Amino acid sequence: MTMEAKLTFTELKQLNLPNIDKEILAFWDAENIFQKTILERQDATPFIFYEGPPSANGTPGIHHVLSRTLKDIFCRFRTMDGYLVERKGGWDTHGLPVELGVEKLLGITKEDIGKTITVEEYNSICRREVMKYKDQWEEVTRIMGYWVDMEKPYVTFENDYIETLWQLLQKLHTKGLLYKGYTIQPFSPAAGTGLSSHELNMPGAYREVKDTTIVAQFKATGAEAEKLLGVTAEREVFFLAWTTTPWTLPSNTALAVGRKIVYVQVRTLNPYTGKPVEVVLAKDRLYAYFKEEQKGQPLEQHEGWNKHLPWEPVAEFSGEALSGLRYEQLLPYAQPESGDAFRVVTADFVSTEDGTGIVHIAPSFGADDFRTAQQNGIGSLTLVDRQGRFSEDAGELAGRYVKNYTDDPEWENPDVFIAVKLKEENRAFRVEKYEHNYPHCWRTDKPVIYYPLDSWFIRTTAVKDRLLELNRTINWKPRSTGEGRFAQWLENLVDWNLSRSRYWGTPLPIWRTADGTEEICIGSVKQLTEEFSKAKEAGLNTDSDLKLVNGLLDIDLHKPYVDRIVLVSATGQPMYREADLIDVWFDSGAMPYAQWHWPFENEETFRRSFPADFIAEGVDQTRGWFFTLHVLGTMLFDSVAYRNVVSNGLVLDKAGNKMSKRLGNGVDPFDTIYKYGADAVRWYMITNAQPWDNLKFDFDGITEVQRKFFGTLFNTCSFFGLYANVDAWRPGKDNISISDRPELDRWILSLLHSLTRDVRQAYESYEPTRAGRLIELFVTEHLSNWYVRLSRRRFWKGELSADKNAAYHTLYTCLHTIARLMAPVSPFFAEFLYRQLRVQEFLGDAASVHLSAFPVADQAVIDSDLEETMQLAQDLSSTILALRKKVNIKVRQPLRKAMIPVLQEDVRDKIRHISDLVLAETNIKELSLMEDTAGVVTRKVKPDFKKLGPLLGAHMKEAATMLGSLSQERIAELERWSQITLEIAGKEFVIPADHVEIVSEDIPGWLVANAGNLTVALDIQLTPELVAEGNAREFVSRMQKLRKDSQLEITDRIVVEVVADKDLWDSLLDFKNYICTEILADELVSAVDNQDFVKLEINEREIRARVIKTEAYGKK
RNA sequence: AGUCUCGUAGCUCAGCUGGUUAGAGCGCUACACUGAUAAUGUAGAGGUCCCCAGUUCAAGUCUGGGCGGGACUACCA
Repeated sequence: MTMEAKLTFTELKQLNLPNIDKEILAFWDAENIFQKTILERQDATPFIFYEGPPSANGTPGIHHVLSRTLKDIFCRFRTMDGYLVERKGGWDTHGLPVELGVEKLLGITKEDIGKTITVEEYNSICRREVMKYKDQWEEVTRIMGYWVDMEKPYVTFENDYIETLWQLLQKLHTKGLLYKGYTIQPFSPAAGTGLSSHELNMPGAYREVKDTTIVAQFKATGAEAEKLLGVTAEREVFFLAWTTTPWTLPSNTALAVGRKIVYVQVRTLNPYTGKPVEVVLAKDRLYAYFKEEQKGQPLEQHEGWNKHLPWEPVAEFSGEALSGLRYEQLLPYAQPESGDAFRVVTADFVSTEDGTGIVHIAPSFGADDFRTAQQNGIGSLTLVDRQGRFSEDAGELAGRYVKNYTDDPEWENPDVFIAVKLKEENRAFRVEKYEHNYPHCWRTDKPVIYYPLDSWFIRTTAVKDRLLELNRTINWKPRSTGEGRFAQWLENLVDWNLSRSRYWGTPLPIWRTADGTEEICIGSVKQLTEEFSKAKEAGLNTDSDLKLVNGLLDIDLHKPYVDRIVLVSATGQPMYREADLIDVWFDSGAMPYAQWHWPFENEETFRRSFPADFIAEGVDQTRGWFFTLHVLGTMLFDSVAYRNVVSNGLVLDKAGNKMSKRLGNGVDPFDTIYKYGADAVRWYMITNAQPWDNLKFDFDGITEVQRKFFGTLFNTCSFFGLYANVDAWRPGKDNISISDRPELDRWILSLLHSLTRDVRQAYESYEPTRAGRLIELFVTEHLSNWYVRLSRRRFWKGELSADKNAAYHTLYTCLHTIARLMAPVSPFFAEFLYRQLRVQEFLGDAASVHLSAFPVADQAVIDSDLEETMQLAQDLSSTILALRKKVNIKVRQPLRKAMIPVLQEDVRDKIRHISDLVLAETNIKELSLMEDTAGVVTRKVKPDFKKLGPLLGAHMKEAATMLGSLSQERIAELERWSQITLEIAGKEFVIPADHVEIVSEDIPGWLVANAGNLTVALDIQLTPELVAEGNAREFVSRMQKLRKDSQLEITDRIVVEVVADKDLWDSLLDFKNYICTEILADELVSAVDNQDFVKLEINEREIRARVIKTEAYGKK
């Protein structure tokens, strides 16, 4: 395939989508079409797209085809619509999966790194391995027709990329948004190390243990407690909270309740001291502590009172109401340094399944606790050290191990000590042993505790409001992901933990002195060089083999190289790099800047391409890429990073299960595309389900798309080409203005322009499914099944008349427009179709559909009246065909007449317009419209509920019944006066005629069916003339088949010889002209039987005939 | 456990701001068509619109509560 246009429309044999793919790919390659779409639009308004980088560490799956199709669709659409759409590709290259892959490859574990293998070697293997499947990715990109620039992609491990990341981190550091803090992580005091969640999930990590649990009493205080709970000096009210880790109680700084949980205040006795107390707990948990029989019993120490406490309810509150109340610190050994502690807060993880429905919060020793405290501005206490001992400031507990980490036989459980102490102080409501699952360290077998560990954070909470605000300006597809999932996530934002204790990733560019008092955040290689030199002068880095090239350090910005550099602080102290790497999500979230190595290069380009107009990825990126892009855009530029975002759902297998390697139900994208063709796969994925709904991937669905949509379109196109070649018709020649074309043409063009309008609108609002389905409906239903079918004879009958020319122009326009409308979704077939239509006289057109302009609807061509009228024609035809079917009269047998009672003049008018079409389609001689139907037709009144609703209100039901059973006389009355009065429930209601519909229901004595509101009656009387004509038509049909079987060209002229009985022969003679025209016969002759004759049957009568080419006949 | 999402015919999906008779394609059955023909058309069968309650003259559609599938996040006193 070349740029040259053809002389004629290529004849099409059979649809083969994979072959079309190959042909088109070769064409695109040869002519650099992708590059041209960009080069030709250098001065156009840019439409900015960001490619979310895939990791070439894994192989591409079918779900990648979905998300990339989505990206491709909108980029192609905008390109065709005249924008400059550059698409820089990228590779995500850091992170844990790469490391795990390498470890598997080498058969090593994390422990070996630095021992059996150097970090240097390890990282160099990571660098090599991460691009392992690059070829596959490039291939899938190519064959699926995803246009993205793979020549100059950004790669996250490159020095330039990392340098930008450092620059951005430095900016955040300067703004005070990057800080060192801690997170709560599983920690093994016995081993002195943090554990990963992976290690916690190892079998055997969770074990059943028996612990002392305490329901502690937290004493409510403060003005609000006085008001709500009635607290006074004499009247003590306590919040009850349960814990399985009493050793965390000294570090308690808050209590959490559930917002929607109902709480009760109960008056009772403390079971250990016997003192009257009032306690607050969840209503659902009441009977875990109190017995119904003791309700209202006097508060005295009767027999067994401490097993069955007397109690009475005092009040009820929602968790919401309790929120904000204060309480007295339970074990006041130390005070938190910051924050407003000892308050009741709400948290969504609070349940009433066990405990009291009030959760004791020790922010240092629980991840949920920590997050809750952070969200509520509550400080923390960490009264346990890294060895698992109570710290100095834990008063009488100081120095005691919280668990028996040293295997000391003398060890006494501090939980018990605390329980006894609280009992004595009237602060324990229940103490008991409790068996539960608790995680243990897989190396030491000792209980794990959750403990705050050092980490570097980005202070995202500082810009939370702005993040939410800017998010509201982003157009999310679907909306719910943005307003729901994403906004929700932002609402509950905690600071972004950047630290990762790994090897292969972007190093944190922070150097610190040993005591942590001085630090520097490096923002460029240049700065690093300067600081390095400075330190060297100060006598550090002396044994470094680093060299300067062009005045800059020649260094790979990865571990272990950067770790070898020591810097010097202002006070002359050595500074060492903080050991952490940063979260890989920072890598990808920074791509708007780092892909251009900004601000070191490409200032212009960067400014022009930020923020993005459009991005798309799977919903699983909501908290990943979508989030990090948004955070960095907001923090660095106070701007959104993207204006429109489409998040697609998953691709599941046929049965709705997630695809996984383990189940082996994954779909190979290569096989699939090779077998079905890229477009069928793309079209199927886009039109079968909205991209944000999950897709149940079924090959039968692709086959259906191939047949139903592409097959039909292909047939239509080949039909067109066949006849256009016969008539040597060319586009652009002898154009006929639309108003001069027949009704049918104006109708399909009207639909075409409506379609153009709707499809454009769908693409503009990021609704590809809608666009695709609309195109499909148009092609299969309207264009093929109605326009082409009804126009067929216009194409093959006679010379190139004005009518025929109009038909060519119309069909050509439709196909040419369809090619462009479908191009974003199915770039290959669209190109094929477009090129198929591109013949020599039409060189004004662009060489590729992707270089052509996306169609614009012409409002003037849209005639909604005509569209409705044609709908009527379709309804009428199908009703008449249904009637024929009912009495078994085949369509080839002409019938005399159909009758339609119509009262409204405008409907009559519409029917008159299309009566020819209906008659031809249904093979009927006459369509008679009855105006005066009284007496002939039984009619019925149908209420228009929408209009009657406001008028009748509650009387609707009665009115509907009354209207439905009106007599024929009253209906006539209603017609005459244009209104009718009904008496309902003693009141009179005047119903205007336009509030109801009068429909004819039946015509007694006729064969009748209803089409919507119309009734059609069919005259099924067969006269001898009609039968004769039926015979003639049957004969034509047989002859056509015979022509075809004799392998005649469609233009060959023939002579037909027939042997038939007299009656039948007379039938044929009566219609001789008709027959000859239809079958291109010059002569129809009665002949004597001969063995060449073919035996045929016409309406159960035998006939013999043969066809001979006219020229051959003469020679005989 | 929380958040989001989906639940309509055997299967895949439409069904807008509530309007009484819920649609399409595939599949199935029957028939027709035969110069687009390894196409095509027509008809038929097939539904508790996941369940319960509420709002309303009227609910597949709105509200509340469940149930089930999926995703994400979190692992708990």
